[in-house]
Amino acid sequence: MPQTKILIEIGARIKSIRKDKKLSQSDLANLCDFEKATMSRIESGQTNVTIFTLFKISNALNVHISELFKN
Amino acid sequence: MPQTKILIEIGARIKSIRKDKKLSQSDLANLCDFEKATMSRIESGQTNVTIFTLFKISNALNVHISELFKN
DNA sequence: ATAAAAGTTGTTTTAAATAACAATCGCAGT
DNA sequence: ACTGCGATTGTTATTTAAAACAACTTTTAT
Repeated sequence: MPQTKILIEIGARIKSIRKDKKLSQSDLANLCDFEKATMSRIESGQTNVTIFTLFKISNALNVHISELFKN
Repeated sequence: MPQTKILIEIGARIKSIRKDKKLSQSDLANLCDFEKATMSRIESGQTNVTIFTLFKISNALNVHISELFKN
């Protein structure tokens, strides 16, 4: 999986919202019920996440999933 | 993969936009460079699509990817 | 009614997402 | 220096998305 623009952007967006809510990657990963390692890879655009995973993240962050696609 | 609400909603949204643009599933699948069978499964919420796939679809439909998450 | 187009479903293969756990790096702050 | 926390990276196993092709059903139009 090559790092591509959109994945990097979404990762950055997640990170930004997470920081706003004063959560660590571990915190967010726990809320989503997966490993902090997975969250790290997502935020750095290393994985081509599925909708399901994004949905879990947006729920944990209390934002609508479409928020993850804005810059 | 269980059919879940969000996947069904996204599928319906894709279908709706596709229809507006007078495209068949085959047309859209060709634009996205994958099988019409895949498009059928996506529109019916049978697969937990990745961002990449959604991105290809939104490009083919000439809409921003966040459009696919609105109802 | 029949032919063509559109959509659905089945199967197999391959690539990659996700899970789980560990080890390491970077940088506070003490 | 050391300790702890946040983040990153590596590995292995399992699951599943995606690709490719075929067969079938449904719809549409003639």
